[in-house]
This record gives sequence, structure tokens and C-alpha cells, in this order.
Amino acid sequence: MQRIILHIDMDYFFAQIEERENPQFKGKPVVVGADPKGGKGRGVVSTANYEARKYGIKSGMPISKAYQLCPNAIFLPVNIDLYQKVSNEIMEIMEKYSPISEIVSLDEAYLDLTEYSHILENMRMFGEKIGIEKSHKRAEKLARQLKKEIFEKEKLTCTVGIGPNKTVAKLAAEKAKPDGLKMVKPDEVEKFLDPLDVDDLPGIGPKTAEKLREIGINKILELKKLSKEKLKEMFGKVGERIWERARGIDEEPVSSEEIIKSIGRQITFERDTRDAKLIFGTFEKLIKEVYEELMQNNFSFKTITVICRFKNFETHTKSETLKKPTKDFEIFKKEAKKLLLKFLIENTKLVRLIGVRVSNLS
DNA sequence: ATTGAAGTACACG
DNA sequence: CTAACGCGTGTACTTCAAT
Repeated sequence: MQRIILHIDMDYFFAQIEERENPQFKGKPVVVGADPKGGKGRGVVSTANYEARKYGIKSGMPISKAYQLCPNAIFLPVNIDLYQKVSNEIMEIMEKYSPISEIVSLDEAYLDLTEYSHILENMRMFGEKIGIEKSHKRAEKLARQLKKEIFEKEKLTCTVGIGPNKTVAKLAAEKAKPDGLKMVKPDEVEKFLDPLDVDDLPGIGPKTAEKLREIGINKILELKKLSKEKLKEMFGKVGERIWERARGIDEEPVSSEEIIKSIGRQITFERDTRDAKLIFGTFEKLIKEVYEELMQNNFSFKTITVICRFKNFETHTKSETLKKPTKDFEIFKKEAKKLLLKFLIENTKLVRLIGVRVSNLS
């Protein structure tokens, strides 16, 4: 079955909302993220608008580096409640366009329009059977309409990619940003993918891209020369997915069902520390937050994992799996603290980050 | 031989 | 002074042990 998948991606989402709320920011570099604290901040950039990007500022970058690049930018904290509210409104609009949708994050979603086209075909609307060509025309029209509705109701722009599957739709959107609309039809997939960089493909991150670069592979066209077996040998199971994606093959369905598999919290201290009072006090807060979320979902847990990152960035985990699933807060607290204490006993380095996670939920 | 547990690596938004 | 690297969640891998 030939599908028609849309990927909807809001443009520089957090920063665009801040521009909307504060029109005086328009045309100026805006950086949403951690507090730069005069260049000493420890967090990272969440989103930067295009003016800020001109200075080389990108999401994920340490906020201290962003501050170096443009100290005069407008630095704003992440107002997640506002972004969540706006996101909900947008997703509600989006979901009217198809019963098959998938929300990926606050600012990204997929829609499967195949059904829609299919229904039209079978209905023989307007007295004629609608062929694949017309289905694509209709999908594009719907995408334009969706963009228009989001802009009129929310005063925010987005980019829509259309393709035969999620991978191609996402890449199409990626290449059409900002405020764009791009359709890649089934017979155009190869021509579209070949010149792209390998790390454009979902599943290829910095490490994988570097390994490929080492053997002289930079573009997807070159990546296709590697056999499935070779990629499997290099990257395991992921390698096979890479082989498929390089050829525009991706059967992943658009699906809204999400199963929570773990819940956790972690925090980086303002300064590296060995202060037991501070460490355990902070740890209790994390435990409480995790437990609260656990109870909101009425979950039992079986496995507790404690994460500890030291001054030198070495990160370690310790975990314990209980005999039986439980929802008991005291057991959670006691076991988690026991694990954290082990770290503090076997290691005297300053602590940068601590975290706690529960999994094996039921 | 299979399963489970512990710990780590990597990816993504 | 000796660079700088958050948070939350997921998958997959390796290693080791128990059944």
C-alpha cells in the first residue's frame, strides 16, 4: 500500500512563541534556554531564532558558548507551560486532518493521509476515480490548508514535509525550513536522498557519522554502496535500518499509542560538590518527583537505577531489581539512597550530577 | 540454551 | 587560566550469572 505521510515541524518553536508574545523581539537574536549567568551558566540552548543562528548559535549548544558568540542576544528561560499549551492547540488543529496521527514532541507530529486519499478513491467523488496523482495533489492542498489554519489561529509558521513514509517526510520538512512545504513523490525519493549527508538520516548521530566519514562515506549515494551485511557488521541491528533508510525504505506506521517504559529525573548541581547534605537533600526531591509521576500513572516498579556523573564527566549507573513489583515509597527511597551511597563510598571525586529512574513498570 | 540483571553507548528533540 | 558539553526517554549492546 503506497502511503502518503505528512511531517509537521514548527519553525524554531520556543523562540517563535516568545517573538509572538513579545513583538519587540522581532528582528533581534532570541535564545531560549538556560540562564547564561554572564557566560558561566551550565545549561544549553533549547531553541534560537534565525537572527541568533546567524551568529552560529544552535540548539543543544552550551549556553556559555552561545553567550560568547552573541552576548547581546535576548536570553530567555524555557517557559515550558506556555509552549505545552500552544502545542496542545496546534495538535488539536492537526488531528482534524486525519484520524491517524502521532505526536513526536512539543513541536513535531506525523499525519497519515493515505486513508483520506483511499476513501476519496473508493467514493468516486465527483463521479471520477481519483488516481495516485490526484491523491498527492490533494495531500499537498491539505498541507497548505493546515499551514494556513495554524498560522491564522496561532500566528505561528511551520514546515510540512510529505513523503511515502516517516523518514522521507521528515527529511523533506528538514530541507524546506522555515515556513516551507515540500513533497517527495515515490518516484522522486532516490533523487531526493542521494545528495544528502549521511547524518541527515534518522538513526545516524555524531558517532556513526564519524565512523562512516573515516572510510570516506559522506553522502547517502556513497552509503548505498555498502552492503546490508557490511552495515550490520559495523553497526549491528541499527545498521540494517540505515541500509533501508538510505534507500527510502521505512515501513514504520504512524501511531499514537505510547507506552511509558521508564520515569526518571536528574539534575546538574550549580557547582560540583561533595556536600552530603546537599546531595541527599537534592536526591530526595528527585525521588519525590519521580514517585509523584509514578502515582499519577498508577504504576508499580521493579527496577531502580541511580545515575551519578562526576566532575570529570565520567557517568555511571547502579541499579537494583526487586523480587516483586511495588508502589511502596519507603522501599523506593531506601533502595535508591542505598545505591547512591555506594557511589559516594567507592568514589571520592566531586559530584556534578545525580539522577534516579524507575523502570520495569506495570 | 534461555532469561534476567547490571552497566554502558548512542540517538533524538 | 589550562575549554566546553542539560534533561528525559528510548533502543541496543556486552558481560556475567542463574535457572
